[in-house]
Amino acid sequence: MADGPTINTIAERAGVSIASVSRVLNGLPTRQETVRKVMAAADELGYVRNAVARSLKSRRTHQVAFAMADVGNPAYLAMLREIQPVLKAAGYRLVLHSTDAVAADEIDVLHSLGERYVDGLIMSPLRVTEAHLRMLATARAPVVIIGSVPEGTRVDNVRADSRTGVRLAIDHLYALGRRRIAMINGPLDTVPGAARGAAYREALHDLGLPYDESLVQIGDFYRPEGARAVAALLDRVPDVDALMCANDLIALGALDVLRAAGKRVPEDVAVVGMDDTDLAAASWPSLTSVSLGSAERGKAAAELLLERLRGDAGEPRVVTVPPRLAVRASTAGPDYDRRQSGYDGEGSGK
Amino acid sequence: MADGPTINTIAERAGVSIASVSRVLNGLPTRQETVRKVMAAADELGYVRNAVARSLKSRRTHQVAFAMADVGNPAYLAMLREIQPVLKAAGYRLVLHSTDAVAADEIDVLHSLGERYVDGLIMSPLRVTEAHLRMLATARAPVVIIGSVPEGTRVDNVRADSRTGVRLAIDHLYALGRRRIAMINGPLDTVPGAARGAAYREALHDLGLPYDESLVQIGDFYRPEGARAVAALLDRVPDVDALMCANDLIALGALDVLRAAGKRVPEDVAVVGMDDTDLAAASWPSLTSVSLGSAERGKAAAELLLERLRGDAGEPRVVTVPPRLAVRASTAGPDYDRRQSGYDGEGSGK
DNA sequence: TTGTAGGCGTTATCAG
DNA sequence: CTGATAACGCCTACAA
Repeated sequence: MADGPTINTIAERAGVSIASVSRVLNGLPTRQETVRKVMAAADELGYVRNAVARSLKSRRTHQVAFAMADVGNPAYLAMLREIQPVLKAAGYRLVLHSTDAVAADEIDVLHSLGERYVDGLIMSPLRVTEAHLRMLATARAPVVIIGSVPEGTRVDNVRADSRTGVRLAIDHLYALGRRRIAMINGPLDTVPGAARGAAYREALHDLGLPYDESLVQIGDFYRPEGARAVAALLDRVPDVDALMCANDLIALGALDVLRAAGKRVPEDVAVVGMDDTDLAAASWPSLTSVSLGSAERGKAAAELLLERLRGDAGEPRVVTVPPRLAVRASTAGPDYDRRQSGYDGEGSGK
Repeated sequence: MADGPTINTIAERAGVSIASVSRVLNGLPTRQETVRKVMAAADELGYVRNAVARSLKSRRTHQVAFAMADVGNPAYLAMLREIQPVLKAAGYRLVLHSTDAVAADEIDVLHSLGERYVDGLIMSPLRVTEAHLRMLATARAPVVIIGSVPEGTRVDNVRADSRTGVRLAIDHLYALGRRRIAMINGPLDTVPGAARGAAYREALHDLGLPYDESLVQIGDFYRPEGARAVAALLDRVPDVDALMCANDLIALGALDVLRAAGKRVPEDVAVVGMDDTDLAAASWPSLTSVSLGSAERGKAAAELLLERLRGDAGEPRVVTVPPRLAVRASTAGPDYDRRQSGYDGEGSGK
């Protein structure tokens, strides 16, 4: 763990100036002989360029951060899988931050932007506080937010359309004849919680269904909390016939509880999740879920950020990704599953 | 996104020298009046310390990296949840790298150590190549490896005891009367794959069971690959009565396939996973799994790293965390589950 | 083509 | 207590 060699060490060893070393290392035109000597010396010494020093001078780190609210949520992983290659191809290293939806940690990440440790940031905050907005307004490097921000916030922004998403799901449940459709939501002070809650109410209204307080249960966006919320709901409203869950983790928790309670899915209770994560397709029964385009949003965010990093000034941009309903067994029944399983010889139809 | 103020800007504004500014900012003894002026100026200007410059001088970044082979595997998340707070409490910011078990990416992370962007690294490589070992030998900052490394590698190392772990599982299956116990493993050129494969063979031998090639199926450490492997095995050996899966994701894939094939778990086939992740307890039927102490390993790794960061020289240390078998329904049956379940109980209409 | 020198923003050592 | 000033390791005019 000895102190590493610097360009000075190499210069001495090779008998040239540090400027020549730097040139060779950066591939600038240099005499062959010099190149050879420098390379040889660098090799022998096991030289690794000190990126900190280089960044101080160049004002670029070639690093970009992605701050995830919940590393355990596959929706973020789907984003990550799109973001990573885009940035990598452009020569950036991606560093991840796990904020666990803690506002203070998110602010800290935003703060670290000012510290110049990364050239840009993609972040997906669950809550957007005044502090967030202040930091964003004064950010000294490009930021892209995945998720909605208040009107007028001057920041690039890739959003899902949960309103349409929820509507797709509710309409689907309605078409299946469900009339006692409950909503299992996350905290209402989060961006998605608020949006999805409002969308639920609106969708019911447009279908002429009454909005019934007792059909709404607030928990949190994790599986155990989702399970608890559903258990509470079942206690209160035993004859509920459909659950609109604010994300897939909640929906998985719902399936756990329904199974334990002896309810059949979807015969007794239909279940819809949101985000259409890998887990939705893999669950049993497979889970109908509203895709909010996690992958597309990740990709769009990475591309927006890259444009800024390339020096694009210009007005903040808002990209909205359309939702899509992935129908599976938890609403359409096991037959549906069988039809999808790869053997379907019926072929045409759609 | 204007260029940020530096201590020079502040010094001018406050009418003092940059040295004084630095002192105030670092809380060194300074006259009250000076402190006031500096703080005021810094505040007004929205000063944020340039961490790159600071690091160049101080040779510390206060950042630590954790390179995860598979962000989607909850076993790594369990480590992360332990690592994060330990490091944070010691004043380090944790940055995550997702290497997807690609050796080149892992080498790149190791390389970035030399670039001085982080003060230390925790990493959990699936494969340990010559290149890894070379980089480790010349690493210029502390590294802790989670997972086994070849004897004699001079690096701090927190390992699981998969050998004992596999034995616990096989003994358990044997005690339940299973005799045709298959092994669904990941690639044999990975550290865990090799260890678990060998341990399986050994455990069978010690029980006096024959080692049957056709009972071993190699796939990969992910759910879909696990499912495929199990499907292939079922084709070949329809009367298998137990599956020892090399991790929980494989085991979940196994449950998927067994269900689709109409096999009852555990009546027809018992299933054991490894890592005892959240998913094991949450699956249906709940999954018996060998805990390899992911959380404990994460914590130990973080603590070892901290000691090194505090300047501990001394010999490389090896910590081994003992395994533990978590018995659940996938081997012990639904009765077991009912006894354990938190969701059921009286009351909801069953 | 090569070398000298200045500067990136901080910290830290010395005199005042 | 404070202010010059010299590093930290690298890049890059500018000169030679």
